[in-house]
Amino acid sequence: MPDDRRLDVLRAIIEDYVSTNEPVGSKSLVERHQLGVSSATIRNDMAALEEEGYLAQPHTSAGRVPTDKGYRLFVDRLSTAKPLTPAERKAIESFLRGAVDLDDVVHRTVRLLAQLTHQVAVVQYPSLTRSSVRHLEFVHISDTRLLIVLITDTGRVEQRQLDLPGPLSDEAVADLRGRFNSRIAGSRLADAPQLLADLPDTVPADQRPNVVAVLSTVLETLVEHPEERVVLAGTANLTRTTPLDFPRTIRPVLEALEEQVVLLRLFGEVTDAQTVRVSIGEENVHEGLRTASVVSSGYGAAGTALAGLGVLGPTRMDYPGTMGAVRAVARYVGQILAEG
Amino acid sequence: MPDDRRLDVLRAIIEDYVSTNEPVGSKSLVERHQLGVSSATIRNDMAALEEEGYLAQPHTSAGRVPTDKGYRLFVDRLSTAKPLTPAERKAIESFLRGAVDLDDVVHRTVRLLAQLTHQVAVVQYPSLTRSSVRHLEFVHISDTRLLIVLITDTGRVEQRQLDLPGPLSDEAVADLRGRFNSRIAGSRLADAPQLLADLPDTVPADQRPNVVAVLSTVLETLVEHPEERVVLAGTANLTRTTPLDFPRTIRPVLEALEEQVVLLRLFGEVTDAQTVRVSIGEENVHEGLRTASVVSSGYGAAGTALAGLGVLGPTRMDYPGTMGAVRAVARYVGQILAEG
DNA sequence: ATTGGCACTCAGGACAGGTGAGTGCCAGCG
DNA sequence: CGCTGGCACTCACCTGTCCTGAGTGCCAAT
Repeated sequence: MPDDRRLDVLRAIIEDYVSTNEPVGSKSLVERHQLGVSSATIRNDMAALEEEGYLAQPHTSAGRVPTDKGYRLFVDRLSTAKPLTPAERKAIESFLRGAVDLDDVVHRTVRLLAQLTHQVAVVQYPSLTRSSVRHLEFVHISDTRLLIVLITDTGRVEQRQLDLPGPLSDEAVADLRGRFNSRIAGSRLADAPQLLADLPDTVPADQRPNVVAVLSTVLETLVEHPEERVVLAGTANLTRTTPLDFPRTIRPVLEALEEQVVLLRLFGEVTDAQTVRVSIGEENVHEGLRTASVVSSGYGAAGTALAGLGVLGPTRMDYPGTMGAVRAVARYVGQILAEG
Repeated sequence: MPDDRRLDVLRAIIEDYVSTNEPVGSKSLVERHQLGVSSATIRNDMAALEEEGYLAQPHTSAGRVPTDKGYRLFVDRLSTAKPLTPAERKAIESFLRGAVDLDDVVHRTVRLLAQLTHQVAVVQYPSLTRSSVRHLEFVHISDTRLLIVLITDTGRVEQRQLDLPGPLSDEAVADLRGRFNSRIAGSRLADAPQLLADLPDTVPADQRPNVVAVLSTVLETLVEHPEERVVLAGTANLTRTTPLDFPRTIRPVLEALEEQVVLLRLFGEVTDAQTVRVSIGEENVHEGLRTASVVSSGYGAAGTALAGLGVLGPTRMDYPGTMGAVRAVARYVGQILAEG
């Protein structure tokens, strides 16, 4: 039984629909592809595919349109990420290599992704919890006010101000700086609590309240409630979509994109930096994104992911191309960060 | 001659148009406002106002719509910024006071503005050039690699990595930290070049290449080419506009909003933190914003502006309300920054 | 200067008919 | 048994026509 042909038909329909943005009918399909059978046969196949839920008809006398389930099958079994051309790779690399600091890397990456894919791009800053401490700095602002600056190995900088219970001399600050850094510099932020647990015991009793205060601020704001950050680019690409892509308006999508929490959840379970994940239409948890697809990947210096990046667009999307671009960008960013 | 009435008519038309989003005709105008004259009289006035360029007709048999010139007159002479209610003020203040650091202040501010005005909000980070140095920190990364961290009085943190011409000992780094900070801590970043000019002369000759390298990096990246940053919120509000507001699509507006340069130029000549400026339609330099209006203000700790903030929306906008909100938010942010 | 009256304009909604791309089904063929 | 050509059917969409109503400009009268 030519079950294979049915899959060919599905693939052909998706390809046509993605490029023309119009429901595709049996006749135009046989014209544009060498399927070797007549349109009537295709019609039977299409009816079967619709029966199984891979296709749908906007209205009776129109062509077919892929369903979320159809796209899912396509992504899983009928296509693979399309590698970029050497020229594109070269352009990506040299563009990213021009960055001067982490902010710059992240912003360049997000713009690059938006431009390559013509979709909305999202990049998460390297997660604090998964980063290591490069240096912890304490700066005196006044007798009882201290500025804490944390610098991670990825170049991320976080700072907090803190009111001390008592005055602290410059020497004590320097001493503290040494104690903290010798214990946690080079370690992962997540391990900080254990490494620092007994630190208050090692200082003179009169300094203990200050040290406890500093320690708890550090742990609380940087380890327990680390601020995750994301940046966006290419929102304007959403306006190139048609009413067919987003039923009524792009409103709910734009609204979803404004909520950090929603964006972060896109990368929620990112753990490795190798695989590209695709979430299609109804598969998205967030209600406003039920008509959109997300192609995402982790990225990081080594194989483990530091954070996520990806793009978002209508379900009618060039999946192979998008996946290829996301994969490539994730790799290069990881590389750049590893060197930086 | 009742020239006054003509202005009343203009004001009434703008108010009606802003709230209904429909061209307003002479009849509905006399129904909704106590103008004390008949619709025929109003028609004459409207014809005159159109003659002078304050009104326009979408098509012959339709009501009138304000032109950019009409809005300009309205903003300059027919209205004033509408103060917020005490309840609103209270809400603003307590919301902003909850911020933990500068990033948080800026992000809360932009979200607040978007929510208050129902428009797209833009907030610029306190400009580096107008800030003072709180502390300059040098961190050893390797023998010949140094991390420079600048912390300003507004809480902004900038960092750069630098390859040194020769090795530098820990003591030398500490020495350098002292020399730099004793000269420029507390001074404005813009004054740094003069204050640091003779610094290389004060160190031993063998250290001079390193010091020169550090100095030039500091000056070049932080003073000569300071990275200005802006954040956005409320883009989704643009989708609440009608085709009447943005002729074809909101595309050019979204595109303009993605370019940092364009956004920064919105605040280009911001110098004082008192006045609220309004730029209407064609008055905007950027082409994509010719159908939009911008309401902006400087904000800063003292009377002088550190940076700009504002909102952007269709020319059909509640100017008094928006101006009131922008003014109030600018004041509160300034206040918070002055304390922090 | 203001007003009531009047003729005029024209976008937008309602309705009708025609067109064509698309479908499902079926009988016949290899 | 799968494929195909043929055929009747459906229905979105386009086009043209007509109608309505909100709105206008102009003018003579107050």
